[in-house]
Amino acid sequence: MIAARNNLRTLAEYRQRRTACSDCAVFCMCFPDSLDTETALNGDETNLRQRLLNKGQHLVLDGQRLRSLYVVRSGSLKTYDLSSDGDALITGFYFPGEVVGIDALHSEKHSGHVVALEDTRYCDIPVKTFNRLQKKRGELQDLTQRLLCESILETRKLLLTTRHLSAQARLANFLLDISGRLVQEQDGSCEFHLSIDRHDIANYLGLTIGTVSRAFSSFRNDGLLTASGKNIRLNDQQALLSIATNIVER
Amino acid sequence: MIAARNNLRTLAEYRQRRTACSDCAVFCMCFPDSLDTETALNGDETNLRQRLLNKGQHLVLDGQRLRSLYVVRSGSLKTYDLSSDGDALITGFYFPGEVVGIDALHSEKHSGHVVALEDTRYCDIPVKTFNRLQKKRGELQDLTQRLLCESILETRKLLLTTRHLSAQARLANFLLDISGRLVQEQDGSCEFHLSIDRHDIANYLGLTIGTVSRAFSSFRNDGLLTASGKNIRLNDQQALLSIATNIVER
DNA sequence: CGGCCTCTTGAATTATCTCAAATAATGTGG
DNA sequence: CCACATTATTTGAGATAATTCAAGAGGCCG
Repeated sequence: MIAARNNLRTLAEYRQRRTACSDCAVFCMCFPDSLDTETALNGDETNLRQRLLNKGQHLVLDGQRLRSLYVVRSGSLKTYDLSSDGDALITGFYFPGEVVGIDALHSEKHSGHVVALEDTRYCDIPVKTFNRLQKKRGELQDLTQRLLCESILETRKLLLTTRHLSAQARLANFLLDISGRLVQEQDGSCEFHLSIDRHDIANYLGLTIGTVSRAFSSFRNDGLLTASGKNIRLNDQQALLSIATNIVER
Repeated sequence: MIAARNNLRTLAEYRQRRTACSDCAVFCMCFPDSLDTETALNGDETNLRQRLLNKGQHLVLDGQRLRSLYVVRSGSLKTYDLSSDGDALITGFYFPGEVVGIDALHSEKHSGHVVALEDTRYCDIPVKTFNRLQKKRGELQDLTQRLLCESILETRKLLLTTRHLSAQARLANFLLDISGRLVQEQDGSCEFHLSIDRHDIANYLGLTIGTVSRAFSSFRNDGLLTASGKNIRLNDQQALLSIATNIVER
């Protein structure tokens, strides 16, 4: 049996699992020869095909041919497009356990640049291997389809929120989303290191850096969070959630 | 050979083809027994499994189990979610040739309501048939993957524009998008019937009805389009395009 | 023809932006 | 490890785009 299929039912679920290969969404790819045996698990944690990317280095350039899928092991990435004016438009972030490139599976071309926000380790899964195994194993095809479907729903949700939410609501959504992806246990308060700077948050949310900073200050004044630079602690996720879902009817 | 695979390379391409079953993206589904013969083409235009939906009737309710995929033949649909406050949030529109439900293939549950904007004909493709054939035929799996990948890219593009564009730019994008999906020949000017009312346009673009109306008036004053109610003629698509891509750096 | 609904337009209000300055954090070379 | 340079963030005040609310115009249907 394939670990990924058994252990993980939702994106959120596998995001909370990290370091162990056996918990990786595409575990079966890294152990292609052990697919039918239990011995695969013995290879766990061996960091096959693992690579390092320094802060600021690009993993992928826009339009580049899809050679491999990438799974973040530690650190973080951002994806962005360049507008006709040369401005960066950030399309998303990747954290440990998340897969870069599935949306390029059909066109076999990456859309958008991918760059490291900090020193980042990742696994490299040749797309040839992936496709070869996809043909052989229906379970993997299910997995791909799931990742694609869930990616659509996620993007659509983000779209909804950015279109209809105020600056504070957007930031609240953003913080809850990121914290959910970075922090394992979700109890009352949570603390994490935010590798994304204010400028990128603003870009991602369709706001300006000033507005983002003001929203942070407002949350801070209300005691909802503690934010000194990149260290964030959410003190009252419940309150943030109620701000986050306060949709403006239009 | 499967028609869909041979005839259609991109979403935009199959959108421009409509009425003929042989040009449908999922043609092979409607002729499951004829897959391997040329006789399938003889069944063309026979409107197998075709249904009618009156204006205002729902095709799908949120959370409903995925029984069938639907392909619009004529008319139009909109999809929307309900916020916690009960406000509608429009997530998209479907026009002839477009497929409803692929994003629900994995979860087997529809996300969001789907309702007819006008009297609409559609084809009903039982998901069981679809899945059965997907197992048998690799080409269909490719097709599904393509539709999913392209849906991701489309949603992401929409996300980019709504986040960073002014009201006028959003409307220009919207009009060019819709016209591209509704009108076959794309030369200079084009004319079409817009089944979407101002309120829904505003909701979709994250604006208010007043702002949308003002943007229409502005375009009208500049001679870019002629819009009397639901009849739209784009007189200067080039100018609209330059407005549409005028991204605000943030 | 009148009533109803959609769309347009106007005037005042508000959220967010722009621009600029002050402060805090980070990195660098000695 | 410090002093400095650089960059990131916060904050303020005025400008602006979009909103709200309300009234008027246009179309559609019984």
